[in-house]
Amino acid sequence: MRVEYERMFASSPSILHVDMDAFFASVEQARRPQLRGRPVVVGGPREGRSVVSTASYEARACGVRTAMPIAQAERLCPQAVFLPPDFAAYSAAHERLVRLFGTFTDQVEVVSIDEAFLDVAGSGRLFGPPRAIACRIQQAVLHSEGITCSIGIGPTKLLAKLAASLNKPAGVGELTEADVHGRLRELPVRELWGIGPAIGGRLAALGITTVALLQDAPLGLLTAAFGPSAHALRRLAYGHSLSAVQPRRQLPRSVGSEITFSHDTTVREQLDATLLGLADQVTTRMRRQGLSARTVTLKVRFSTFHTITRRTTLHAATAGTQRVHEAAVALLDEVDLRGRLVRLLGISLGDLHGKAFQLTFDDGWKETALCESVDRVRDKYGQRSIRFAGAGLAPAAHPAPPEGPAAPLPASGAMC
DNA sequence: TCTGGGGTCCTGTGGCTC
DNA sequence: TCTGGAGCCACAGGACCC
Repeated sequence: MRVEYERMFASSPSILHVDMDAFFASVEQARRPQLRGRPVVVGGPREGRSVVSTASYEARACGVRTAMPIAQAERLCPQAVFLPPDFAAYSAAHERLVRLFGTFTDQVEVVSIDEAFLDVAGSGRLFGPPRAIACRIQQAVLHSEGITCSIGIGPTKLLAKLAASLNKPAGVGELTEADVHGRLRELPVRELWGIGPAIGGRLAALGITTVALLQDAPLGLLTAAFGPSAHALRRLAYGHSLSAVQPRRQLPRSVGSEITFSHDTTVREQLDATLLGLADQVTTRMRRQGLSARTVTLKVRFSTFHTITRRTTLHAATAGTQRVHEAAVALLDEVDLRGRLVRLLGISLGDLHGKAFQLTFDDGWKETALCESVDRVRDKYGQRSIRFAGAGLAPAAHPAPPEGPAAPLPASGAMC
């Protein structure tokens, strides 16, 4: 078995994983020098149900962690500076960083707003070996953005990512093929990318808590517990990633928006108004990206935290607010809400297409065009200059961002 | 005690067609 | 005409990531 997995490695480590350190908090500290060296927590408002998006390393020293309720973070670190997220600033920094990475190699796979894989196999002549390239990237990031990053080097994406996480913050580290039978074995299985609380718990129930135990576990035992996924687990244990570095794809898979109510509700009018606000929000983003969608997914989370999704496929792709809202309302009609408090509502649009597809095949293009006119008015006079009657998000954990949906108005049913 | 928001990917199931 | 299997697709939901 071991030989089988060893064959999967490339000849030499040429994959870099660049991971920005506490990205949101670092951006805030970079643009506000007075915050440098101080604990910074980026998250929702201090009242309500918000959680921590990112904590600076100074705040982490107090025990503050990502996804922790803000109230709890405040108790742990009352001296911290609490800031609302500024996604526009983070996105702008992200775009600049991606351009910077592109000066080292054209093989850049953006994983998220603060991470990317780079395959530098073809960059050696210009920039030197991978470790030298990693150091140059670190310096360039620090020089251009004033923030630090950690970089892992490996023969696979998984090993590169692990190497980065083992060398945070601001480090450069490498995991080689030899480490698969050495250092990697000592790590908890939960360190592996793709093993979260659920699978980690199931592995622990089998007595498998380390990578070594996962490597050595009888395949029959894993297959009995995980079915066909056993092979994928085994590959993870040997540091193998399923894919090579894949440069950025043209279209996202889905675009969505969701909101948690500040108080759970059963009021149908409030739910419908929230759906309209969400539909407005998500279709506005679609139109700005020149996209249209064919599937609409409604997400409902109840007060028990039980979450369901309902999906429908539209006759034709659209970026029109009214169509998406109607589809979402129809999906909500199918949900048995009797005696159940709703905590969260979300709308996600999938099966995305570019504008050309929409204009050619979508018989709802007129509505989309009308909505684009609304977008132009908003661009010129501000987001709240024109609104969907009846649209609005009920009081929620996070207030709508400046470019978000309009405040509630008396419902009239009229839309663009 | 309290668990956001925006995503991606995978699996299982059921309906439909050939 | 009936039946079973294969393949495809839509859908629901789980799990994971940052």
